[in-house]
Amino acid sequence: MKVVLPDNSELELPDGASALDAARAIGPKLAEQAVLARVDGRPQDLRLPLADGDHIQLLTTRDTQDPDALYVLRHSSAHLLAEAVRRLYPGVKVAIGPPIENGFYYDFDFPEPIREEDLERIEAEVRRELAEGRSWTREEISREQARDRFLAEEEPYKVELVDTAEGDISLYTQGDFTDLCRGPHLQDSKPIKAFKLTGLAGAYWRGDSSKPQLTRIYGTAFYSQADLDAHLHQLEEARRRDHRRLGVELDLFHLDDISPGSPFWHPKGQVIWNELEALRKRENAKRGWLEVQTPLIYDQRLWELSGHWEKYREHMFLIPEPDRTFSIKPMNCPGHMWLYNSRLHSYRDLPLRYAEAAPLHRNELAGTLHGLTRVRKVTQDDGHCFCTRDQIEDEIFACLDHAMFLYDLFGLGARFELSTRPENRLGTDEEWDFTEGALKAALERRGLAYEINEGDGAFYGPKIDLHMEDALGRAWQVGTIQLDYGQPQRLGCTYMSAENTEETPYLIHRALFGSFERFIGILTEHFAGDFPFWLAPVQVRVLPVGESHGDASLTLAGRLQDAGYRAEVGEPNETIGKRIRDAELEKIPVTIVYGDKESDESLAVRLRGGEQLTLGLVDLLTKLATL
RNA sequence: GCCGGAGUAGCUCAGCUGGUAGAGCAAACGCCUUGUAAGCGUUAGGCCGAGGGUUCGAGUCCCUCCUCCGGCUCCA
Repeated sequence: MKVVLPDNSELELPDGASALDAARAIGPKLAEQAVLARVDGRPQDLRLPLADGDHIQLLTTRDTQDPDALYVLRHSSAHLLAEAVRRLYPGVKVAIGPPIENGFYYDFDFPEPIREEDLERIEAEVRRELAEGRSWTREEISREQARDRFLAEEEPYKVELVDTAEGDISLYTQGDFTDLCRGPHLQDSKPIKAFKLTGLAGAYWRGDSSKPQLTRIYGTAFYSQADLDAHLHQLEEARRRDHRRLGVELDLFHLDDISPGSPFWHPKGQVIWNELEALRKRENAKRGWLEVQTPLIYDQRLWELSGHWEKYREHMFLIPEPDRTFSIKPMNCPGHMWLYNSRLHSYRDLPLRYAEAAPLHRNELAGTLHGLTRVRKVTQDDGHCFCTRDQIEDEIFACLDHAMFLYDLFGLGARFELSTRPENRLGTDEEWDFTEGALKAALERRGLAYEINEGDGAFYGPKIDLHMEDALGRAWQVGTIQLDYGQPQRLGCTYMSAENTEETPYLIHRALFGSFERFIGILTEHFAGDFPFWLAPVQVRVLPVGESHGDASLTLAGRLQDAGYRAEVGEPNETIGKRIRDAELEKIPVTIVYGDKESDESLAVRLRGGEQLTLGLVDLLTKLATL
């Protein structure tokens, strides 16, 4: 048989030859360094037989940054971890251990809980394995054999995996550890040049909170120590950008025991909030969204009608009164529909777009709160568009366009996910075909790539989620665009059609920042606190060299304020060096030192980062306008 | 909510096997009047997360709760 190499040359091999055989045919060095094959673009274990005509590529220990090469390295590292843990902790049950984005984990069921300190011991054991060297062998056996084998080893999780596995069962063995595993794996442990355990956490078996909780050990591995160092450095950088840290350092906000999950916004943080709010209003006005204001608390009856009472009550803050129970709103939609229903509507009114950035309260589980990115007081840049079936695609398109305008403004990259019909749903298949089709068409018309989350839509309609990643590489949902026919029906929203029939409008729920809280958190990390000039809480600080320069400095700051900038004068009670340093640490974009040498004709301007300019006042104003 | 870890001054942290609570930065005050990333001195600052227990004595040991951190689940 023949296989095709990356340079399109053909290699003649005996039938049933593996990628490793192919490597040997090319050269012994390659065979030694090979870690993984890519066959027709898909990663495949070196030991598996190739088929005639396969396009193969051999990844080696030199492909240190290739995601597939790292995956196989880390997958094998996870098996080494499991081997070490089984040796050190007799009676432990092993669950699963896959590679992940920046490393790997392995889930165990320990007879006794272990602690962070134990990681050192485990890591040492893995190092011992690495020093000894391990090689992996692969075997394929029947399901029954696999079942018997793991039953004999008293590995109930493996037995369960065998029972639910599809296709043939493959096993990988290294040292005295055999794992049920699809692979692929390394030939041996030599390529693992850096190994580190990074953390310990609880995780439910199969991600299901009703199943037993296992202990997950996280780790990472690289093809070189330098790569591990670079990775650790990146983690350090992420910590430096952490919005929870920067929020306190830059005096933007703080969180307090007295109201968990609800930030206190300090004056400087509120400046950023206000700028985003102004942006929100400006763009909404341009795009035909009408600002409204609806109540914060509603009678239980409304939530019963909307379905929240049934589906969402555990997340709602209730206010029991003697004669009736109120709830603080966790979402704006019911209020907006109630507003819509306050009068009769004609098809001529549609699309009708209501916008409101009201504070919402959601009683999130205590363990899920996280800085600004997961809070209990949520302020969405919310909008609800009532429209006809024919208007859906254009309206979704407009929302996507609006979202991209905002994200581009900040240089943020977004990822789009289309969630389609779930198992439990309202509406006919024809209906879902149509609405999913409309969302797809809008995404494609706007030229946006998207992934599809099959079955992840809400029970009342499909949705498009917009994700961004924070400095630690965690993906956060920011915006969401959801199509809804069920709630308008439940609340009895109607309009009169051109044919004089009563129809139910479709409702598009839409938030583009997502929430101000989370969005500001992400922006803080994205910019590492160096907010763009228009968002900077203090834009210009004038530093008088001595007390005699105070009046001139005040005059200058006043002129800048008149021109619309947030300018202030610093106290002259420290050395200039110290005050420059403070301004840098506060990340103020423009600092002006004002002393004997300065005048309206000649100002000593320092930009954030250290660049210095000498500008007259007129040129300074021109310059500020470009920042 | 679940698993693991942690809560000491505004911030970052020290405080061993129980014996009257400490540093740096920040702050206030004073001196210096400063020229592009830290001038000098003085002072003040703590119910050691909350409640209970063990003990002659608890920041330190035990229990419960709260909050925070890393995850799981959930989610904007």
